Amino acid sequence: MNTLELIKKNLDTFSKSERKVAEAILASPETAIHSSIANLAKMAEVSEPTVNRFCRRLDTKGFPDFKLHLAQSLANGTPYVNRNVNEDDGPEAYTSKIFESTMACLNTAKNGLDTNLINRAVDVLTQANKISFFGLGASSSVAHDALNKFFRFNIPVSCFDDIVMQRMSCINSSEGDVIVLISHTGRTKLLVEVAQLARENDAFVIALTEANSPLAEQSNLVLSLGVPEDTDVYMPMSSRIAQLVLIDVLTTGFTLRRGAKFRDNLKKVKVDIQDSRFEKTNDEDF
Amino acid sequence: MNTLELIKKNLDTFSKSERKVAEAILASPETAIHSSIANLAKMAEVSEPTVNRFCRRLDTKGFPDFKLHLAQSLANGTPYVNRNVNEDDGPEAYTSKIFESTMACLNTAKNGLDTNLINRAVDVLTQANKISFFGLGASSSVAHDALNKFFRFNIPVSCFDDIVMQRMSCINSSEGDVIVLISHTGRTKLLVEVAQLARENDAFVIALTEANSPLAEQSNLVLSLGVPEDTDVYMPMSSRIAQLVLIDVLTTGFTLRRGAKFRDNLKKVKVDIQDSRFEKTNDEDF
DNA sequence: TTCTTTTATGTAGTTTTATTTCATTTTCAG
DNA sequence: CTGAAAATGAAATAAAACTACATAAAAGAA
Repeated sequence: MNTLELIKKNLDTFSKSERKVAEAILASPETAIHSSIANLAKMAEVSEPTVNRFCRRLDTKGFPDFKLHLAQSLANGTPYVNRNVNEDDGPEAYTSKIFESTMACLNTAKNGLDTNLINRAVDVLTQANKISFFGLGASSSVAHDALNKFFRFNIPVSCFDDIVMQRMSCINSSEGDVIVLISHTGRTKLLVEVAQLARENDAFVIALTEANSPLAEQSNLVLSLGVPEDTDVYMPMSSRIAQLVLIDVLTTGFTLRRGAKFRDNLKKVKVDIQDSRFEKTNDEDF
Repeated sequence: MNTLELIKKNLDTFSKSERKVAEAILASPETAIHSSIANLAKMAEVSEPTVNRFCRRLDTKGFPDFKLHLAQSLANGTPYVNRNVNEDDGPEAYTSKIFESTMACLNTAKNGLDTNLINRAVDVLTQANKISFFGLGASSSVAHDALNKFFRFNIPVSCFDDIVMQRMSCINSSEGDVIVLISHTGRTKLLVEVAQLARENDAFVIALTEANSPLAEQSNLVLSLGVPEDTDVYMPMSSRIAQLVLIDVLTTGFTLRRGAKFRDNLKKVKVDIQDSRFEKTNDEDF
């Protein structure tokens, strides 16, 4: 956990002198990491061993080790000990908080991913006759994004955010078809039914969803992000960002698997797009 | 700049022994920050003063200071000095790289944002009679995402990824209407024309795009992300993630601005959604 | 090449910094 | 109060980092 938060949280478990140290650090963490133990002791008006004991109480090896931890937690850009947005946050505050919590969320997602499963998903996708991406509501923009990416591979790919179209598409599917279902919770009834329908028609179902959810149980392969519930009360945020990055990962895996010759095709698409642009550009929106 | 990258970049400016130090650090940065200067010297098979000189060459005060810098750059999540995906990366490698570069990109975006402009954008949005989100190609999923969020506010909001619909919508717009245009490069000709059309019809144009681009020049307010060009050769990735987070920021600003009573409405929408779910859920996909 | 100059590197000693030990003070239950 | 336990700091010790200087290697000039 973030060292700065940890100190703040444990303020009342410290002894009198140790609290002085804690307060000196909280007052100016940047100074703390650039001070020697003697210096910090003087600032906190305690003795050096007290500072040392303080460091150990926080599960570090000693003062230098503590400084390292503290430096990392400062770098991690969490000046906001509480990352949730408050009623009275200004633009500066809520902007930082949202960016930071999104980054934290991606980090969690990264650590929670099973790369073996990703590899298998890439296997399945590269061998598919047809790929479909389905999502409902907020997840539909993730599905669209996936469509936009896989579309460039010049393989049969589709995307529906209409439940009826999704069902029809499933009914028409057959072995060799891959259906990617996107749902943060994995509990949307309609989408679980789509998964069942797809499997009844021999399609392979990959789910980007929560592990152990009803949708996960109906799927052949589950890529779960292990992302904590969205902290924001009102709508899904970070979790969907993580899904999008996962799509990027799958796309990249797909590209790599297909090899060099295949990648030339992508460049052609890109060059063509540039004609619709104003001068100077290597990038694209399409 | 990131210390790890800095080391890699300056590899050839170092002397022979100093390069040994650099390589020892790059080989295992985590070990490096937990070693004493003597230890690291041994690992790199050089003398202690050489390590010290190496540190100073990187503009640090000495070894402990260098460790601090290194620790911070590790915390920032960049074990992969080279963040670009290679031909021969395995799933483990490319997954990490993509997540990490996305996080790095968000960090850059965060630092480059002008919160005053965000605040103004929120102003404009809260006072709008009608809000439209337009994007083409890959940016259209960002627009959809925005629609999905603002839709909950129970205000007139629309989203088109069809250029004809976009133009028609602009022609029908009038003062008090806000049109949000999304384009990473800001150089897509058709979208620049849409911006012109919108302004001719007295709409207020907010652009999520690159500063100083043709689109930026045609807009009333530009939110530029200052995100580096996408490193991936084939398609836009991180930049669009940053745009999505920016949408989250605008949504949050909007919610906060509207005040507490307004937020009750959001909860109602959420509770209603839950009926379409399998038990246990506080989250949502819709 | 060979000698000179410059630069790079390491050894050993010095200084700074951190840690341990132990004596003193404080706290608090009985 | 009193005495055990905990907290604190002074001083000594140990560890780490740095400096000065000597030597070795490399580069350049004759």
